Amino acid sequence: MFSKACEYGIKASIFIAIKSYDGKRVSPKEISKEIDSPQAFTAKILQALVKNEVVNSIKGAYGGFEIEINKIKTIKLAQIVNAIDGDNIYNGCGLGLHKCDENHPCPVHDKFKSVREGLKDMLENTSLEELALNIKSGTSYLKI
Amino acid sequence: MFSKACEYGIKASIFIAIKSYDGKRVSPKEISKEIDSPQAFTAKILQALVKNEVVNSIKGAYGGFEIEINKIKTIKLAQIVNAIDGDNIYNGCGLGLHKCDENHPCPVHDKFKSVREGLKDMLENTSLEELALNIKSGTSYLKI
DNA sequence: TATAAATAGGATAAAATTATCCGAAATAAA
DNA sequence: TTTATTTCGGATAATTTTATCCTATTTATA
Repeated sequence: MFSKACEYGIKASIFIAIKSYDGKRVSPKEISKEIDSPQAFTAKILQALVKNEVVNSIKGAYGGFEIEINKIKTIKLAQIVNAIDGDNIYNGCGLGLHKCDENHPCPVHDKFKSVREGLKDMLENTSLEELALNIKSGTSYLKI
Repeated sequence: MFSKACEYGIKASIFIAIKSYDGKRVSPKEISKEIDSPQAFTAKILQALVKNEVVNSIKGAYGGFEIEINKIKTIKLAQIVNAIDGDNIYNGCGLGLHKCDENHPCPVHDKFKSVREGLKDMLENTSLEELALNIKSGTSYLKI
């Protein structure tokens, strides 16, 4: 569904959000340990998230990654996925046709429609806040 | 969403079904031309479909690929996807956790649930027959 | 100002996916 | 039985994704 990079990016964002609630910045090392991902690769993904303004980076001593607390509730899953995998997963054709729409549909276009829209809807309406709060309360988990 | 291989596999199956209705067998060459895919790679995918009993292959002169007509309506998209990409797309964890279920959910487990189930449902209830008939009637397209 | 700690980013490597090539095996028809 | 045609399957190559390494740059503090 998502690329590995995207999976890491989502989990990293959640962890950074949690730490940000506590006023703490985190390093790629701490993040990769917490979400069970390769450290250097995770660092690359964080760069993409910084570029797309999902997370904030502070360079130098006592630096790290963080997200402004009042921004956490405004960030949606869609923004994170888009930053890393693009929008192909919920906007592209299910069978890879370059041109696929109502007038020129691929064989699964109609069948896929509700699935794709459901996915898009879910991504656009799921905030980083709720995901982070569930982890914080022990309702969901970031690894294993 | 699906791998390239899987996209080719679905389109190839549809084309073989259409030709089978006319009592004709088709070659990888004809298939790849019709679905706009690399020929040798498509041939490999066809081997996987043969192994998983989605399509039938007849070796030697006047051979080719075909599907028994009365079998076309019984083949579901899920069987094709499963033969090539496995079931991870609708059974695996959205964030790649090895262990992810109601008792130990990943952060998006609940959010994903309906999307994943919708996808699974769609794949299991869409027959090769309806996809092929729509192509035949010009209601949908295999390329461009 | 010097130092230590941290992200940024380029270069490279490993692994997986996508793609090509070619000979072996099978088979229908001449 | 020979020949032409076709799938099968192994080897290899190209591309993309995943992953690692190392140096440069930034910055807070001593």
